[in-house]
Amino acid sequence: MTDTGAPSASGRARITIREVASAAGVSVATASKALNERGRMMPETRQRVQDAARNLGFRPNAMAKALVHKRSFTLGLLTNDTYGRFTLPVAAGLSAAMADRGVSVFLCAIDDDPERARLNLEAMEDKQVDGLVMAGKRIDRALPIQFTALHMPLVHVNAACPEGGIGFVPDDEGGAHLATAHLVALGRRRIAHVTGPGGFAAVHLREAGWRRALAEASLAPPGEALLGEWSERFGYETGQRLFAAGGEQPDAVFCGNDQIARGLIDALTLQGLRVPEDVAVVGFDNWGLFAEATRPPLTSVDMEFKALGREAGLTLLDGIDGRTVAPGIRRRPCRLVVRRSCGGET
Amino acid sequence: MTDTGAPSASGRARITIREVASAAGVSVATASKALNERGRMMPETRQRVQDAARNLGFRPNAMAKALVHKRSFTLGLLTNDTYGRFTLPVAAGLSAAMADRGVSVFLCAIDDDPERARLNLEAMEDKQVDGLVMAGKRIDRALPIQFTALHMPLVHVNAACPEGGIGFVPDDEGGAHLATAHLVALGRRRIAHVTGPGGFAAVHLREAGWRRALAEASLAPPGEALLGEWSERFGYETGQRLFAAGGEQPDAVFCGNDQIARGLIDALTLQGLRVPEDVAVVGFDNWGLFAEATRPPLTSVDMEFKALGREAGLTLLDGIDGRTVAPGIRRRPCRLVVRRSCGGET
DNA sequence: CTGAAAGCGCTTACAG
DNA sequence: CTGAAAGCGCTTACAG
Repeated sequence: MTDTGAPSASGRARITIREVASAAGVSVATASKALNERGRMMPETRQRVQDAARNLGFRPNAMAKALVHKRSFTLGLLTNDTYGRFTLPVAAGLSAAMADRGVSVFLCAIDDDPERARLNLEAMEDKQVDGLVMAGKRIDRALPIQFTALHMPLVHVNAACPEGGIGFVPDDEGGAHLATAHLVALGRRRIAHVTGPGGFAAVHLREAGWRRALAEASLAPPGEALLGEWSERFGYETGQRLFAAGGEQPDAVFCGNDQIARGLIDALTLQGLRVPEDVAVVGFDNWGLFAEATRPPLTSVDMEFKALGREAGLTLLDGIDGRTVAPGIRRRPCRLVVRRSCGGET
Repeated sequence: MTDTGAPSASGRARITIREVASAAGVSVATASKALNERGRMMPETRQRVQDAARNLGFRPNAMAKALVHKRSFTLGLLTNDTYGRFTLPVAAGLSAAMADRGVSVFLCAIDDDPERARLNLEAMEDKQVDGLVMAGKRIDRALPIQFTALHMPLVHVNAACPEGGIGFVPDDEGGAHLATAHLVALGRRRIAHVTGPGGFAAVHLREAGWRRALAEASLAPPGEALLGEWSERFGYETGQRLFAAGGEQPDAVFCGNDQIARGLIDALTLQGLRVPEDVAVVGFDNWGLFAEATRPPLTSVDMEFKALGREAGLTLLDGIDGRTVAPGIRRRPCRLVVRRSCGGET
């Protein structure tokens, strides 16, 4: 341990291919070929070089490689989701899939600030990233970015995607259908829908999925979808209202997100209604924090953001490698995570 | 313009300094100096080069620069906090502060998996990052990483820090003191403490801060700190127990996190106690999701992770630039965010 | 089979 | 003041 302490790093400079070559008694060119399994050469020589590299702990300088290959094996992830609710799983899936392929991911947090977006975009261009993924908070809003003459492949995740672009979004309609059909299969007949504001495309897609599942079972919706906001408070208040009056009450509620579901369950509980016996409840998001904290634990639709991030990355690699990638939006299936709030399970 | 069309990106290759030089009618060397404000030269020449660069939209290739400077202007962020509760603000603060200085941050998500950690660490070395920040979930656990012969500066954030290392953590004791002293100042006299499991160092630090604030006000704790878990459920059950019996009840509760606080408030409300009139409640984390969803909204201690990320980055830059950085753990102040649950505010 | 040369895009002494 | 040369660490035709 030579610990110089002082400047930048500790210890001596990194091993270069030149040192490996001289240790193996070959030229740098030969060393390069040996290490990259390129061209033909005496197996013995190749082995000697590889041994030398291993002994010296040689790691090739990725920047030098990048310079000659014009390929940096890096990607940029731009996101305006500072909360991380959506982006974090996207980033995790992306980063994990890319790590296995030697690709590293730059994280650029742009809080809806166009100036910051521009700054980060320039940094990504300067750093010569091979591609970019733009991850957003909702499928009907683009990130605040000018894509004038972007010199690299690009994919959008959970965000609006410009004409001719490539996008990955969760299949909200399908997810809602999944949830509703599950309630139907459990014998529920009056399935209400309580959800977020009408300004969100996702709200209408989820409502459509709910309607389709009911229609397929020849059930009528017990009233219109109840649009409001994405909050516990709205779920709570709607729960109170919905079950206050006498008459025919819903025997299930499909909620547009987990927070609404949680508020609704609280309201039901306070009114002496039992979940799931009297009313089955399903949420959307599968946000562990909520889904597992409700009593009973909440059945919910998972949007599979991790898979979305992973697929976005792989698609980007396809584009980077020159394979043809069809433009358009890919809607990826959601997954229903069954817990106790919908009944029919332990 | 030989536009092969096929590989990697769309459109023509990027402008290089060579093209700028020839456009300005100077050598590449002169162009370089002109663009970097280096050496002396006729202002007229410098201007001509800079104009040419601007007109052509020249952006220097960061990898080429990195190669000669042995400085990549990149950092790696390794984290095992897949949930993102802690790491996300750290990442945001880090990334923002670094972006302003032309430094980009690689995100490496290692789910407590040593193999994945090693993989990412090697990628960071290959990519020649200038430094590394290790961000964790708790101050008393290190990330699953072997730091054998790491060739670069390193700082730890919200994680255990090895002997001689540099660490940034929130001042849990101080934060707890802040919260408790605030309750004291509002006239509360019987301030209980409900918190997480004893296995966490943070639990003991927060308890110590609570005790110190009480002692400073010559108040006795109304019983021992109540250790349990970091969950709403625990807060709820403890709230029931604590206020079920008659006798002298607390007039305030300082909770070890926001989830506990939320559960506790739910229990109090159900028992007909008013928050803050009967019992003032303060949480810890300032997790918007909870702090703003409780009724009333929750006063809470913010650990200022964004600032932590920022400072960690700046410190790393100091080390990279060869400035001396003292080893040791820096405890950074928390901030009390006052909402309605503690009373004394609108 | 192996190595010398040229080059990726940029910078930095060093001559002129 | 300006430019030719050498070099950062690696790879890739091209000779030998």
